[in-house]
Amino acid sequence: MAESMKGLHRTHRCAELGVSNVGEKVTVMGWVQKSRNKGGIIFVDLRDRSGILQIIFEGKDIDDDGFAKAEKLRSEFVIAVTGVVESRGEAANANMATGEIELRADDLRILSESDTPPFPIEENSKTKEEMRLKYRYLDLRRPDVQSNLMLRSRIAAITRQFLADEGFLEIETPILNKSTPEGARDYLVPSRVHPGQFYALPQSPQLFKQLLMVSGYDRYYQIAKCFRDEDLRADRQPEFTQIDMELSFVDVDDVIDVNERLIKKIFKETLDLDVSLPIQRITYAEAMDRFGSDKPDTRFGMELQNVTEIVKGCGFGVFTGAIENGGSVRGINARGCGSMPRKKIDALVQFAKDFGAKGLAYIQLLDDGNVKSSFAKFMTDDEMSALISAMDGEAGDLLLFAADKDKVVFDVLGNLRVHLAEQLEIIDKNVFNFLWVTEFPLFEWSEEQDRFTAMHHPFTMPMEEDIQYLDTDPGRVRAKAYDIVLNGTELGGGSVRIHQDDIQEKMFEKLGFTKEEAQSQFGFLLTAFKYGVPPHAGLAYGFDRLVMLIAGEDNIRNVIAFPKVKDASCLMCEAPDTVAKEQLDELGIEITEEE
RNA sequence: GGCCCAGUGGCUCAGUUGGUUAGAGCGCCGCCCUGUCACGGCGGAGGUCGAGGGUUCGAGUCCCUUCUGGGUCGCCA
Repeated sequence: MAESMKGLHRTHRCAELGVSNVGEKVTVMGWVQKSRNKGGIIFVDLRDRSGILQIIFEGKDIDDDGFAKAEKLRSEFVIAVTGVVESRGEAANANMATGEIELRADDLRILSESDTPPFPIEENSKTKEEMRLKYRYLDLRRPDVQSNLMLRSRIAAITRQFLADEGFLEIETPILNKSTPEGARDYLVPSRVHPGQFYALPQSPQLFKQLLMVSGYDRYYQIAKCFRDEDLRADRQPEFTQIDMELSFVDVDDVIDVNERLIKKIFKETLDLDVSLPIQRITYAEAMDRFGSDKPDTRFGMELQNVTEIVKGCGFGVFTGAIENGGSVRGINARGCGSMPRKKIDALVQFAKDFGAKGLAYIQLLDDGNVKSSFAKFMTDDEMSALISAMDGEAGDLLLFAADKDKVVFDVLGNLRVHLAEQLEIIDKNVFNFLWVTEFPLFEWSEEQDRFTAMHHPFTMPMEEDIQYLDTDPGRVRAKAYDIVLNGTELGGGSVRIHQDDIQEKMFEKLGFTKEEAQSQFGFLLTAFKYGVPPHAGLAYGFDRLVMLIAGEDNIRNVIAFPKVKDASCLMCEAPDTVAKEQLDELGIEITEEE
């Protein structure tokens, strides 16, 4: 039986009350966290988004009808309570934010009853995620999820405030767009008016924000929903949110400057963390060389060493073979792991193979000075000691080597380095290391497609000094592209865009687009660029990842109100789903039964 | 698409080399209790062990298939 709240007005949220309110008559409303019935006295913990307040029901304060209702209260009933705030005195509870006070009820209304919830609504839930996501509206009542979403809201508010103060305009861009073949798979939406034709949901507002620059808006931002039809990960959802921005009349340093100040503000106001500026910058080439990754975690060392020169004349065919094929031999030194058991080393070898290595060579420098190695028999003693000394190997260390094409070596050792650091627990979780990675390659060779593809996107500006190589050696052209990295996670990325039509045409040519293809896919942009384009550049953050890192969560589902699961479905609403035949007919879509 | 992990009352888990009637904590229901806050006391209900098949005298346990969720590789300009 649900009662009306006619005539009632909530005066406070539960945890907004404190000792300064003692003696005041107040009305609070919320969910019953817990009821403790002692017989003639009933304690109820009342919860809303602010926290928990203890209500006390006693026969002398409330009429019989009210007391009888209080006896009926169960978890998650929604109630309104009016009463006087009193000090708990001796009975204070130091473990509660509102533990000094309680509300002595003189009126109770049950606004809504509740079935017993399928899992407890409490902090630090051990309930399996499958259950939590099926009843996400209940999971969202839990204080830790609520604080994540409140944090998310705060970060968005800080961002809006900062960017508005910096002269950015918030402008929305369309969700129903034209499909572009480059990049991730698009989510498609069929058109009723144009049977057989489809809109695509945006993977990012890229083209529109560039057009806004053409239109003279100068500084744009948007907290934008984006969609990519690719497989999920702990930090990847099919729909996600970007803080997206674009600026006119700027170069790399201008974009970096405003974003460093944005980051500083966000981390100061959320974690009270002082990010010292300027944030360190390293080039892509250096990041790969030292860390084997374009998003290095710099909270620990274990940097890669290039030992190609040391081993190039040695007798170990795996090393010399890789070098002869244009590859390299590099290693990392896992300090203090020299006596790692064989089983664990084998697991590391397997880990390396998962990233494309054919194997992983190792040298164990035992504590007693002896050396165990998978390849010592192919090497002379001098070669071994030269190698160990190049790796700065000392007794007790484990040296791990990969030999292959550079791409594989970096991939294997870069991932192995992080894997080992996690395994050895040498990462300080309280440290926030920011890093700009700059000068990304413009192109990336795709074995699959047997052509160059854009590493960032086709509108990325080459570095002026490398433009000369566009025709002769596209692989060496660096781009005015940059990523902001935090603790080994790519927080965001961007670039200076091409604003000269001749360079843009050259870019499409190198990417294997014919003039006609470029025109049919990006014609509106190319035409727009004929009418006066300001030099412009931009950046986009993965907003969910940013919130995740600030919240200290290890997956983005915990900072998204209604996330999808691994197969991109929603456990709560059961999307996607089949639709009525009439709907399909209207769209001119025919579903044929699968074999 | 590949690999790895998990699935046992409402929730979280235990369950030995395959062996009697599958257990615990919390929750839930009933009664009692005027200072509890992990309230307490007494009593009670609740399970086709994710599903299907197989091996066996006998399967929660072993094998095969499959479903669900998670992690990851591929993929993600």
